Amino acid sequence: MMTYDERLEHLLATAANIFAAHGFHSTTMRDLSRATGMSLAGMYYYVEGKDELLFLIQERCFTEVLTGARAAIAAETDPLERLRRFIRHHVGFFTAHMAEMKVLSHEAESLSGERWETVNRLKRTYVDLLLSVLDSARPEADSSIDARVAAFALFGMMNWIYTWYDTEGPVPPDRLADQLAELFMLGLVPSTVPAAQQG
Amino acid sequence: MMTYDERLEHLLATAANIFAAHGFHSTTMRDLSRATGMSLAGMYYYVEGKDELLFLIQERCFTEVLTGARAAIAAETDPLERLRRFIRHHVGFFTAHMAEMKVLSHEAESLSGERWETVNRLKRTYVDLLLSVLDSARPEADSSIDARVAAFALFGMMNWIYTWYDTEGPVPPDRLADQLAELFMLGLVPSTVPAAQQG
DNA sequence: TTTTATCTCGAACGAACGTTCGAAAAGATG
DNA sequence: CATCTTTTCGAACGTTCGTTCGAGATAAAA
Repeated sequence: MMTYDERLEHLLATAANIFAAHGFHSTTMRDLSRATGMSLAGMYYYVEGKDELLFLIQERCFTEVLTGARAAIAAETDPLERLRRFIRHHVGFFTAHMAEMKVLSHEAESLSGERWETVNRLKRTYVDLLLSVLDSARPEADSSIDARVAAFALFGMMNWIYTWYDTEGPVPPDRLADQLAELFMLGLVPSTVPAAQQG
Repeated sequence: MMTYDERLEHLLATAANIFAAHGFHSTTMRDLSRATGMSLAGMYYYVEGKDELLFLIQERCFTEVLTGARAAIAAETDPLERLRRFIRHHVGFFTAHMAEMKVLSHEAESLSGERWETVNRLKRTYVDLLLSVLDSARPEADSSIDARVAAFALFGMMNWIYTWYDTEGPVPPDRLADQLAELFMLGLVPSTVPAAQQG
């Protein structure tokens, strides 16, 4: 009926949904057993334990979003357009994989040891990718805004999505992505006359 | 040596630090006992239980940041300056009360029932306050950016701080606040000549 | 001093947790 | 059919958790 890989996938997808809904530590293996239909002991045939479940979700999701981002900006050479595409891809992927991305964002400190380091290597790589995109897109090297501040401000804007955004709500994912890109690049108040400052 | 209130305060402050460092669910009452010097049972004289500990931290912190924000924008009438002051106050308070604000941001779903609702009433009030500030500050009502998107993008920028920012790092809190305000209001790329678009 | 209210804490309880084990079932192979 | 591998799972183990209880210490009041 189902292959081994498909059953593992089903377990991971279900776990991601429940981790996202109730949090990693509040979710019990018995919860997952109930939701997947597998027995409590049966899940241990597919996974070493609860920690590896979280690790696999995070590692797969991070790898996917990283390679996706690289592909999204690969063909583009214009710095500003590369930044816009990075943002659109991140927000698009986030809204399309809410549960996994919430688990990735919210449970960043729930692993430890080697598993944590593996996931964090991916995170560093992803952050470095944005930093390089940002560095080209910023007007001048002497910008008044630090690169790290800009990068994490953008990540904050985008990753905070899981706390409030509803995919089925009035703002569809595409519009959300466009608006966040515009907000980050041009600001809330697009200065029509930059020389005219108050006073 | 210490009054009842001072000992409760000490318990709450210690709990906030440990909740922030290890997460609410991973922290045990025995951890708090060790950190405060009180006995395990002794803490229950000051607090109903672990949940009330989290509740008190969140309620007090939210009340403080709410009244602080109101005071910060009260005297100002210029819409843009009100927005800038709201941002500066939020970031300033956040960096000055990292542990509590991390617990507020990260453990938003760790309470339930009446306690959760009480905290969420405060959150709604705070969000509404920003929405009203934002509504006046936006250039026109027909802005291309939804009010809710703008508000939560800003909250995301600011609240994400707890995942990366180091108060003792190269960027002092004041500069961080200024840069986030500038980023949100003017964007990464302050459009020097808005009419001159590529192509 | 005796009495009363305030505060502390060692010891334990019951529940829930992640995980393990060995046997049984199901499926593939000869 | 028999044999071997893959997959399932009921039952239990050992640990840890939040919380409680009742006695003891301390301080204030009479």
